[in-house]
Amino acid sequence: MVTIYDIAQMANVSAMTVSKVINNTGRISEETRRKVKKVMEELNYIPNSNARSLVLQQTQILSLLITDITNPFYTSLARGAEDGAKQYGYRLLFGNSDEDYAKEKDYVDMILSTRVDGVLFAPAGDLSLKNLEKLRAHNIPFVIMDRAVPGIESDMICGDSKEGARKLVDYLIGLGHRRIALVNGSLDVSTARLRYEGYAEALALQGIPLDETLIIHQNYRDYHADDHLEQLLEQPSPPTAIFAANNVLAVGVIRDLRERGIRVPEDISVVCFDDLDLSSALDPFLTVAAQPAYQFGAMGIQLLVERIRGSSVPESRKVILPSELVIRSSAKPI
Amino acid sequence: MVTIYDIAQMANVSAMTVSKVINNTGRISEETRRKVKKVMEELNYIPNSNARSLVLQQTQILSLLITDITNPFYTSLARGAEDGAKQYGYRLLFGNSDEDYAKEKDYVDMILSTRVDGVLFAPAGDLSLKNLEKLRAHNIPFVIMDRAVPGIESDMICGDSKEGARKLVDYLIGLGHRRIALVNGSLDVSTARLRYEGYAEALALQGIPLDETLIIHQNYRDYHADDHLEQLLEQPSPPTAIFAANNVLAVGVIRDLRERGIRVPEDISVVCFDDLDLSSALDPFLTVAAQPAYQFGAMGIQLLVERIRGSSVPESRKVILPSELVIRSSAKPI
DNA sequence: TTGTATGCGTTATCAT
DNA sequence: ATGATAACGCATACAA
Repeated sequence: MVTIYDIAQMANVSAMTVSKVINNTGRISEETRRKVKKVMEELNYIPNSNARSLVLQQTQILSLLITDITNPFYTSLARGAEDGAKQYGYRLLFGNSDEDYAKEKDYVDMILSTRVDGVLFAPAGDLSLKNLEKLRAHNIPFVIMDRAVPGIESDMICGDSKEGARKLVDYLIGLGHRRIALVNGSLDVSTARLRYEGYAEALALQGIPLDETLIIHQNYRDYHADDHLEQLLEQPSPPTAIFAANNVLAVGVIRDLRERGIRVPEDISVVCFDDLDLSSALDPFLTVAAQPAYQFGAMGIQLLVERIRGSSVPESRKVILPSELVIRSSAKPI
Repeated sequence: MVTIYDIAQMANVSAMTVSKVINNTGRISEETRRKVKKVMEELNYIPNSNARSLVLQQTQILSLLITDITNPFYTSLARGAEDGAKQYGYRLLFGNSDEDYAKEKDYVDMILSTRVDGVLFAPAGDLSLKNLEKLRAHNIPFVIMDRAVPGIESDMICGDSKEGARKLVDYLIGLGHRRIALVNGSLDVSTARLRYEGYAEALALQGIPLDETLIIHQNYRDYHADDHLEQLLEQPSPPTAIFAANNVLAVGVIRDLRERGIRVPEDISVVCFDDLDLSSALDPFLTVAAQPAYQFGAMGIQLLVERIRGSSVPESRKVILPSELVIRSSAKPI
């Protein structure tokens, strides 16, 4: 590896002079600057950012931690984050927790030892508290995305889960549905709780009683119908519509319904949170509350960088990104 | 930040002793080992990997560079890479070139300055040659994924584009189609050339003449029908089937067809390379040559790590991963 | 305008 | 079994 000393030697200057032309700092004569640059070219010199990080006490690395790389929502978010990081001149260290607290912890340790300048954190759920506290204890700035974590105050950028859920359920009610099932994520995830609340409120507003037998809680990323769906469908008065708390669950539900010969939306309506991108482009079928996933990532980076650079940034800022009801054809009047 | 010196002081030992217990190297008495570990716990010590990288001359970081984070093929590949990296104890630096050589170059520079131990490289196309040569010149190991780059010898893991294309077109011919269009990627991408060849061979084998007016070349990730599709459909003898060279193109084609009121597969059949994951789960519609995307990433990491660690690895190894014809309903007999 | 000394946090080498 | 010293590649403070 060629170092500044190598090029210093070849250019007949000191290493410091080289460092200065690299960083455009201090006063250097045009002549030596050119001379040094020429040698750098010839030797294919590339600065060692590890050494740089060590002395500068900053890495120019940001970490992105998401919970499901398979979910188009997070994929789009990652794209926004990636674009943002590039724009601000940061490198992106990538992690995927698979909605798993243990994996998340491993990544936090990795993040810490890497001394990243900040992290864009999509928590697996409420138990992410410990992991976030660890980051906080080590003074590394972060912005939380998508899901709030009780007990942690920080910059945050979330969707409006409650409102989105309400819109979705309102829409179903408007279609004449009264027996509306909820296939939800785990209740230790804030969005699942909020979507549940939105669901409940929408029902209450129309005087429709909440029926717990119509509610299933699952993990957001592993949909297994198992007996759950069975139990849902085989009750005396089965649902005429299903609200799936995210896209992955919706796909699982619809697949399982079809396997049982139940048609969507003819036999049962289905709506969900988050869009499907390519899938929706192929076949505009699923009616959804679409969130601006790309914005989550892009704005997340922006907040994070402002926090890192910014002495001016006051207390923690919360951004709520609205979701949009996109009506397609997976739900129909009863 | 707490360093080994801090904990050395608190534990009344030298920094070296601390280093040794951290790395389990050298001989340390059980007693001091316990004492040191205890202090590390108390002080929440986290090793600084930058300092470590500097002296060890290796970072334990791998870089993953893909061309389209929006494409499920690369998303799944990334997932495989991420799992693999974790398994082997590497961190993953993530990059997305957007099929853009300039962005790719930027990432290569970033990769170089990061001194990553190796890179998993999905080239944008033939002009990636320069970027790969740069990596090579700096002695950083890489394995090329998905697309070959003429002029570069290296470990590589590709799909069987020619064979997959042949299967797809054969299938269409078997359905009675004779006028089969090809919506292809750019010809400076090896897979596009190979898919073209497979297409041509399948036709030739059945004595069907190749008609250049049935062939469109596009960028793999930006499908714009524009006049292309127009021109395809408005000729005297329009195609009865379309072979799209990848999933993104297929989605674009189908969307545009539908906008014109042309039904798939009733009016025209469509097949393509690469599956759509979630979309296919929702609606098993598109007939495809599916590639084991996850394997690309997982095996890629494996080859890469073997190359990095392995003195035993001989010349460059090529892995060809087969694709599977998945027949669904986007193509039907003429 | 340019160079010298020092330190960033860690590990390897070699003593003790 | 443990410790002192140097080195990794770079940048800051200060001198010249």
